Amino acid sequence: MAKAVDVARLAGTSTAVVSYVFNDGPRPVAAETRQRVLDAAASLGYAPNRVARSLRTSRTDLVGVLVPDITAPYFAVLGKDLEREIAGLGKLTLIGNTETTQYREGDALEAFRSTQVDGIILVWSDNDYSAPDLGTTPVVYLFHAPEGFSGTMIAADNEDAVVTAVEHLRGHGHTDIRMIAGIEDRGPVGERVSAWRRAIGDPSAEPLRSTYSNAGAAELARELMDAGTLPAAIIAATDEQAIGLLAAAYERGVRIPEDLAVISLDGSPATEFTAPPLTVLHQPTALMAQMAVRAMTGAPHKTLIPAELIVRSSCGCTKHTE
Amino acid sequence: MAKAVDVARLAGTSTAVVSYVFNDGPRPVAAETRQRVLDAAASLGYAPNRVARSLRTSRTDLVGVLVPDITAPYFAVLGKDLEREIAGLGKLTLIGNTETTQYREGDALEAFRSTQVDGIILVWSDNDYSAPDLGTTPVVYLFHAPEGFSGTMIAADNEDAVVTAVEHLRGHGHTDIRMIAGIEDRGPVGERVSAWRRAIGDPSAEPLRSTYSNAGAAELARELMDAGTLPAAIIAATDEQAIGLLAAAYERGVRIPEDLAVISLDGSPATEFTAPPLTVLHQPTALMAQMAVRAMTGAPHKTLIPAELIVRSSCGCTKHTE
DNA sequence: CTGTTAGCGCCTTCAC
DNA sequence: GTGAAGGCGCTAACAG
Repeated sequence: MAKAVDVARLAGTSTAVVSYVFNDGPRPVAAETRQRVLDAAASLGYAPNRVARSLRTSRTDLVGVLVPDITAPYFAVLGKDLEREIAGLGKLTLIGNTETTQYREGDALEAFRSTQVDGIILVWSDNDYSAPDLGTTPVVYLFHAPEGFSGTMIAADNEDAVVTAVEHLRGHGHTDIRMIAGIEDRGPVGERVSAWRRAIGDPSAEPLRSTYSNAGAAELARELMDAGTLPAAIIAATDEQAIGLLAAAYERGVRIPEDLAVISLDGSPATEFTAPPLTVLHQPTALMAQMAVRAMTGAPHKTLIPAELIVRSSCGCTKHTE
Repeated sequence: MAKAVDVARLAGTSTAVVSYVFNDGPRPVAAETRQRVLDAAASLGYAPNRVARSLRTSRTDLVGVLVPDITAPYFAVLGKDLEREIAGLGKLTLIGNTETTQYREGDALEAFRSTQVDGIILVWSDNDYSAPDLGTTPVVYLFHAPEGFSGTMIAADNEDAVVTAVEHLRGHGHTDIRMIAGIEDRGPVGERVSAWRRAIGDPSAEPLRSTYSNAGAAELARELMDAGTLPAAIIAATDEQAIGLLAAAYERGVRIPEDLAVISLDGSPATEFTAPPLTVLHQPTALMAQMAVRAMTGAPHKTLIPAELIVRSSCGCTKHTE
């Protein structure tokens, strides 16, 4: 691989000038000299070695993104939005999936840190413990932050979203509005459970529980149907759970929304093409990603972004033709 | 951030020994000295600076992965499987989405190269042009490779998958078996179209066409239904298209599989929880990812992996209870 | 406007 | 078993 010194030799100049050309500064270069350098670089296939540059400038142009599971539709969209924003800054995205076993959260974070990434975005979900100390690396928590965290966090307004969902279902005449939560009340879903309890006015109400997967929610729904205890209205904490619920209902001939009304809380694009289409509280992932990336530089702050109610048919607003 | 020299000073030794300890070689270190180094490092929060290490060793422990769109369920699974394999090697994954506009394919590849990644995995789909010259960086094409490419490629056996799908639908008595392809016949989908033409014995058969998205296929399906030209059996080139098709059918009351039988060709996990569940030719993404990552080191080769028929109900094997 | 040169932090050869 | 020192390729003073 060609180096700056090779380009300099071929262009009949010095490595300093090569650097000035490729960095547009900090010193000016005569147009003609610049062209000679560019030509030499092109003919050698030269590109600056970013490792050497990073060692010198202590900037890597790398941003680490840690996600629970890129396979979940909501995180996939968020991940793509983040990558787009990061690329817009001329940086590259390092990605890690928290759930892969070889590679726990702490390890990934430690690896990001020793890689000297310019910043880290943590899409934090089911964890209430705080992240290891990352020293001076800028960190933004996206989606949720651990208790007592004092840095920057960008998240959806879970309280508001759940209240909107409960009220909407009440508008359809429902009085027994249940929620499918995760196995434990932690993270954003924990907040959603609390908000749900407040909204239905029963501080000790117990949510339905399943893993955050299509299969988990489908299994739960089958059990409820077998036991004859399927409620008439359910708010799903995640899109995967809502989709699993729909699949089980379809399988057993339970009609949505006639027999069971459903609202889902993340509202990723996949929820538009389910049968029937899901009414959701949509989180504006593009905006959240933009804010998170910008927030890596700048003063710590916490921002809650309201979710938007998107009315489709699973709630009862439109019955499908049968 | 603490440096090796700080650790050495605190441990009363030299930077060489610190290096020996953190790299387990190349020279032995007395147990007691090693412990002093480890203690010093821990108390300083020292981790080796991977940038400096990389400059010295010319290994970055970074692998670049380029994907068309991490948001598509198939690519999401593949991406996660790749990241797991790469992490298993102790390396980090750099990800790029081809479709983001700020950041075209060539740019991403160029950026990977100048970052000195240890290898690049290209999940190549709709492109028949060859990738820019990456010099000596090991490259593996996954899913598809450009014409005339002579390096390593790992892909699913598209020919075999389509033939299996056609035969399966024939077994259900279908004679007019159509395919939904992309807008143009390129990449893996182009291969699938050719295979479909051969399988149905009509070399000039024209496939149905839509973008690779839920919305595109749903729109196409609505047009066919409006025109009264919906066929009785469709093979979808991608899972997104199959899901869009199902959504449109549901919307109009077209019954699957009674009125329309569907088989999808990628078979990502999302296809298990549609209404009805999709019969698919499932591509073993975990295996493909494993082979791709291993193939970064080693001699060039081309491997075709057979897809597996997973029978669910959209093909007609099981009618759902209504 | 251009050239010379000192490090950035680490690994590793060579000497002890 | 341990230490001293050169150099990976680049950037940015500083000098001319």
